[in-house]
Amino acid sequence: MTTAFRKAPKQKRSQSLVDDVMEATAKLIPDFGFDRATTNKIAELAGVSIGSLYRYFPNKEAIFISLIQRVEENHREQLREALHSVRGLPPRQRVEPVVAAIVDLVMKRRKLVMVLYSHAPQLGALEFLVQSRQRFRREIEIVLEEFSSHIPKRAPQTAARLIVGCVHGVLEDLVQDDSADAVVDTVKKELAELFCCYLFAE
Amino acid sequence: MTTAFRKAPKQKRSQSLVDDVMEATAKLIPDFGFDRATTNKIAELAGVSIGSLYRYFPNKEAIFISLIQRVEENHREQLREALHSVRGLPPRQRVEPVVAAIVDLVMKRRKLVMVLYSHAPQLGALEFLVQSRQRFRREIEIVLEEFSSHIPKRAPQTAARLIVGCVHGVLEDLVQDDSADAVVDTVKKELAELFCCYLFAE
Amino acid sequence: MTTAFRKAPKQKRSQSLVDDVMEATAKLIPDFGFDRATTNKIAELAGVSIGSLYRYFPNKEAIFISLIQRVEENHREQLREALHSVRGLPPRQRVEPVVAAIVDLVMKRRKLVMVLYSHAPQLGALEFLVQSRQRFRREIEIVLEEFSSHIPKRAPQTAARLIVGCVHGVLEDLVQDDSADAVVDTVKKELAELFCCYLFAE
Amino acid sequence: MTTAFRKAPKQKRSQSLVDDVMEATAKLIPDFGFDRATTNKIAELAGVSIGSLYRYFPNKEAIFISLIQRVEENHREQLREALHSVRGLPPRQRVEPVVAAIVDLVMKRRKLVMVLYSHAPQLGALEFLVQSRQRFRREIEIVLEEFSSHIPKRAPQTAARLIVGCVHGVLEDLVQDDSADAVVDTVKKELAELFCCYLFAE
DNA sequence: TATGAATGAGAGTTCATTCAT
DNA sequence: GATGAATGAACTCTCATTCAT
Repeated sequence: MTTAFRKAPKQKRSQSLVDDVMEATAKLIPDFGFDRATTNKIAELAGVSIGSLYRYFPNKEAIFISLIQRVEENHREQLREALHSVRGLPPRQRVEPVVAAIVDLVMKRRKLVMVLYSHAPQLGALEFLVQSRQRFRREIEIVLEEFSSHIPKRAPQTAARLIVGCVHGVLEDLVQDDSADAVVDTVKKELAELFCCYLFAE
Repeated sequence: MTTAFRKAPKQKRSQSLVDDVMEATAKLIPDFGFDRATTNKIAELAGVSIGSLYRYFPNKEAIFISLIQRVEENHREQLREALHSVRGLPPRQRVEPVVAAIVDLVMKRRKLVMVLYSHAPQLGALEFLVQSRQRFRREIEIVLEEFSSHIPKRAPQTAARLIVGCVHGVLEDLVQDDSADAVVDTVKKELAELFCCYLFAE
Repeated sequence: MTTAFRKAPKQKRSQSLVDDVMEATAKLIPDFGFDRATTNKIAELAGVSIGSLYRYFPNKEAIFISLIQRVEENHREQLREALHSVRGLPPRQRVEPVVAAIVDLVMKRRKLVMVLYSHAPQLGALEFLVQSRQRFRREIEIVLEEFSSHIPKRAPQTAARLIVGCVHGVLEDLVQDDSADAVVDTVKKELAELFCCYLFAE
Repeated sequence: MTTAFRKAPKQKRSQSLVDDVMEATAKLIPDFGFDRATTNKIAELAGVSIGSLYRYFPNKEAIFISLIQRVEENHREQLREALHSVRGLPPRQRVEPVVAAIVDLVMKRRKLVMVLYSHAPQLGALEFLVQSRQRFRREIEIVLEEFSSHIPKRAPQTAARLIVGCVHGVLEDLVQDDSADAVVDTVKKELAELFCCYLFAE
């Protein structure tokens, strides 16, 4: 069962169909989970006939995998933007804005991400996800390497792994608790503090 | 939809049936997920007839919820043991063994836990999970309070949340990567270092 | 599949078991219907173990058929009593008390009777039911024959059939409507009037 | 649990599917009863896939309820036709043709109707049935009121109730006996005679 | 003899996928 | 190309019946 698109969605119409289907899927999954987000519900919410949906996706898994790709790509892009926007600040002051940016982007659709991740192994999408995470970590690594003179005690690879993992884990907690915004803010700052202590420790 | 047992499993036979069903479910979920771990597969793997399964569980959800309860309880208990076993060590030296213990217990069945967590909201088990996590954090908080003189800069509540969240998140990464044991060991130590830097920072 | 008792219920204990089972069945059927009145519910309500139930009834149908027999026998007996109690009255005045007696006995458990009747065909109990009805009509016929000089225009057989049928049909209506007692009383009297007009017409 | 159609069966194809399902159900119920007339049997006999059946009926009950509605509507319509066709005849001569018409229409599917009625209470269709019966009686009442000068002694409402009830009850007997046509004919005439005696008594 | 835990065939229902229109 | 009615395998769950204790 191939995961690739049946048709390269080059035309405008097709691309918008693909977008609509993905958007509908992203809306349905947090409430219904993967299995209860039926292809018919997806097609209906996307304003597309079920027949058309199957013209562009070979099966349900393919929709799901495309969605993972899209979300991960988007996350990486937003991380790059955050890193870019702190250029010019001294190293220690860069930590908090970047952490805040990651927190915000993950918080926005944590439920969706959780479902995607927890279903990935059953769908042969795990390898892709792992690669995607590696690319995400790599963005952090690059920055850490750049400042290696300020962070002499930490291996960039391990540090990047810890930072990404910690942010995700703490956010998972926050999302599941449905924590108040005040708590989210506190945690944001404290996470930044945590990383500063770790990275810039003498 | 009730979560309670249909029959209090008091006799030995029944208790072993309940255990077998839960064990079978725990085995199936990582590979199949919640929806594809069918009641018939569970019953078969448990060596029990489907009718017997339904004598002790009112529906599929109930199996799932019982499993969450059991896993969470077990995790908390193991945490308590780890904390107990480091009594006598100076504060800084307590961190690594405890972190290692948590890493080990979570690593053992992270896939299962991920599926359980990601399905909890659809099953009304979220509240229970949140409470369970709070109790888990509370165990850490108690220790942090005990040593508040050594950790003057950190609020125990926030610190406990960060520690638990970070451990979970980092482990999620490790499990999904299917990382080598060497990496796991490195990460264990580095996580301990991370927490030490944070907690005992001057 | 035999309908007969597995064991002739001669001993006191057995007889009471059979009675209890039948009573429980009669209680359950109006609310649950035949199929949803499960053997386990019956056994429980009868205060009997399911194993014991199956010692005295070969299967579920047998319980049902025994119940029909019992109800029909009881109806016939009550009709005989009603007919006996009006001995001595002039013919025309006998009609109303007898009609009232039939109305009362049927009204008391019409739901049960409806379910029994509507399931009889599927259970091979139809023949028995027909015979039972014939015996019921026969009781009426005998009286009509006795007074044939007062009822010259009517064939006792046909008249008996009409009377029994009309009473049953009118009552079915009343039961289904859940009619007020006042309506029931009016109908009782009017039915008697109907039969008088018919039987004693010149 | 809704009774409505899932989809308004507007197209020809769908309407015929609905018709086929209903017809199949009507055929199965007399022999199997409600519970043993399984949805799969119904679909098979209707020449329809089980999935298609569930496209137009939300559940098994809905099929049943639709069938009741259809049968009752049809009965009322046939009664109206019978009443219409005797216009012009003198009152006394109208009774027999109308009675004969009712007897015929009920005889044709009495078993079906019995099962429907006996299951109605469990399905929340009782209210509908009662209303339907009331409308049926109302048709008779209207005629009785029209001829109130010829029927001075009888209240139209009560008389209508008696007539409908008697016809139903007598027919129930006939159906269960599986009576010969000769008996049916005799009873038809005698019922008409019964009603004449009652209505036109001086 | 009495019990009730265990069985498993079979019920109602859903939903990914196809294909005639 | 687009549609959505149709399909049927597979799911969850029930309950008549048995048989080891």
